[in-house]
Amino acid sequence: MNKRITIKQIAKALSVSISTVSKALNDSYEISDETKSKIQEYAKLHKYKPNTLALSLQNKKTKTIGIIIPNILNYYFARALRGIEKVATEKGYNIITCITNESFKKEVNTMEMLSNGTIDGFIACISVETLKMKNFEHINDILNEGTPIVLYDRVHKDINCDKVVTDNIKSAYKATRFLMKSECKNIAIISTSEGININKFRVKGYLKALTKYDVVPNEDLIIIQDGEDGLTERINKMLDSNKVDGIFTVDEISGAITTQVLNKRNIKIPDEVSIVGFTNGILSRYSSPPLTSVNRFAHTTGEVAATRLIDKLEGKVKFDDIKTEIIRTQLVERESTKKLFIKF
Amino acid sequence: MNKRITIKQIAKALSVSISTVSKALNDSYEISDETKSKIQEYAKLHKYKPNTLALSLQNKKTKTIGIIIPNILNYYFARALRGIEKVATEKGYNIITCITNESFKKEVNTMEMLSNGTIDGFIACISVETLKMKNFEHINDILNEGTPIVLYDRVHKDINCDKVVTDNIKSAYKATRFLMKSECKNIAIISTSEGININKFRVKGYLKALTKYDVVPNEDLIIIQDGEDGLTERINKMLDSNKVDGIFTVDEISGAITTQVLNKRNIKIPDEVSIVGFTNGILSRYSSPPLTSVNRFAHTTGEVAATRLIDKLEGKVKFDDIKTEIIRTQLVERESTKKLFIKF
DNA sequence: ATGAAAGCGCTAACAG
DNA sequence: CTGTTAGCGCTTTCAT
Repeated sequence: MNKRITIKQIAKALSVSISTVSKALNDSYEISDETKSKIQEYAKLHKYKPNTLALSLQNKKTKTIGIIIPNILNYYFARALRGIEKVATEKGYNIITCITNESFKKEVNTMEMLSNGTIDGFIACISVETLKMKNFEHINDILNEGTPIVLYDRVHKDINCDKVVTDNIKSAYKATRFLMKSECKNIAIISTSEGININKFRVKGYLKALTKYDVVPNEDLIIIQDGEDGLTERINKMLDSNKVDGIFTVDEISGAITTQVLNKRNIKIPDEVSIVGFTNGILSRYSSPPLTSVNRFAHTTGEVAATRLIDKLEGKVKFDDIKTEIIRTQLVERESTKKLFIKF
Repeated sequence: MNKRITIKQIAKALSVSISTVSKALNDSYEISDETKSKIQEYAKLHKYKPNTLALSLQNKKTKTIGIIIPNILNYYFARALRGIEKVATEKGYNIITCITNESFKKEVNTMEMLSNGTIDGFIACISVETLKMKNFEHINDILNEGTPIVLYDRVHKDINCDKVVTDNIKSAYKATRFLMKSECKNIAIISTSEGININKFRVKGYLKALTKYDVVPNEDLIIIQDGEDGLTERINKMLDSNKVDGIFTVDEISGAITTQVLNKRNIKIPDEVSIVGFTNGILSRYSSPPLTSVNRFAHTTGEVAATRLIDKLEGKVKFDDIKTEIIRTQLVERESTKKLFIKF
């Protein structure tokens, strides 16, 4: 077992001083070519690698950023992570990813843990529990210490920092309008995970579209619940006693479940009922039929967040310069809605 | 902005020595209750938190483990990560997750980077590229330095370390046999991502089952290709010119695409064609119809890997004590196969 | 009970 | 050109 070698050992082995070794390895002009190459060769031979910890302790910079993800099984977050990861790597930053599983306690613990020298800044998405409790002290504390944070997707006005979000109201509005334009008269909306304001915004957008086109919202067509348990039954029940020819689902899982229900009932999609989903992921792409869906550009969200954070870390943007960036969405037409010939 | 406070500053503020503060904060018996509480109160008031870096540098232990994931969009890996994360958290370890995007270079870079003091050990899944190149020097180097690694899912015999794997041959064998028992006579197999040995093993299991039951493999029913491009066409073509009543797909995406093709052709699943998938994830669960699938217990895989690594880090298991753990699979029956009345 | 000093691995200012 | 020294934040002997 060849334990990792240190600068000190190299110095001893070659009978030079520690600082000479340090300088030689950093290719300093102060060191003679001869000693330099002697040291560098020895280092290479023994696979010397500098200790990251010691470096970070010295520079007060770790070149790593902490990523807080509520739920990695969520395809949107996984894609956002990729975007973050891409930019971080490009700019020479490491990322340390933590999953909170939507738990407040876990979120507080990990963020406190990491903000003690381990990371230079955070890219975080607040957990549902935190959002419900409206307790953001841990975040504000970290901000106060001068550690920059960029919040993405789920945000709150009580936190004053950079944010990267989706325009939920507008996107939901456009999705609903699309259903109306494709001649749906009775449009239902389905939303799991109540309690997060982004879902409320999506319902708002739906209602706004209806109102705008003089359709009176029908309460029986609005299914909002926490979690997916029993969703199948509720959809079936709704379908049993209501005329429905369009369904807007506020998240991917709802979309998939809705599709399953319709298929099971042998209802033709989109001939009899159209579906528009939200957050275009694998489920939308690979369902039968593939779902028309509001694409959220998760990857871009991640990229923008990472770019912003790194700019701040590197002083390109001042700490107090706070900005909220809105990432546009785009409706991806697939086979769960009727083809529209008039674009609008 | 309240910059983070250090032990030194506390010492100065209270006119005591640095070591007194250190001891007081660690609740040492050497310090009088009076000074202790004085210091502790001051620390709390100023939200003192020890610098993790300095601690790690001192102890030569970071209490964090590096996780290498080839592709986070893969549901299996995401679930495994959860399992790892759970155990790590329970045992007081942090994880730092890195995504290689199936790239050899990225894998080498991140692993070298992290193994310089940042992490105590790795839980890694080798990238496809690395596997194809069969270059495992970076892994063996790290192992050589005394840093423990647990490999999961994708492994190779040239690497001598702890491993946690699926029994691919046996699982594929059982899946194929299941199709035969449900009266399928012409069973096709579909596999994307050629080149990884685990997929080869799955094909092997399929062939083994056929042979065992005296079915001569039909080359026209074996679709193996790299990536999913054009898969739809190949499946259609196969269906055009062959009688097929059962399909075993070696991964989730293939399963989803196959389902789409059959649905599109209005082929009744499972009445006309049965499907069994591999790696039971959201796609299998939420497709129409839901797919019978070989469930891989990704979460368990992660848990086992993490437990093993931590045991090693904490000296409960010797470094040279190498073990390969095989995680069983389980066929989950859903609606893409006919109900079997005789269990076997 | 408290403090001085060395050291973890490294860099950097300053001397020589 | 090379070496000495101090210091990053903390722990841990060893004195006092």
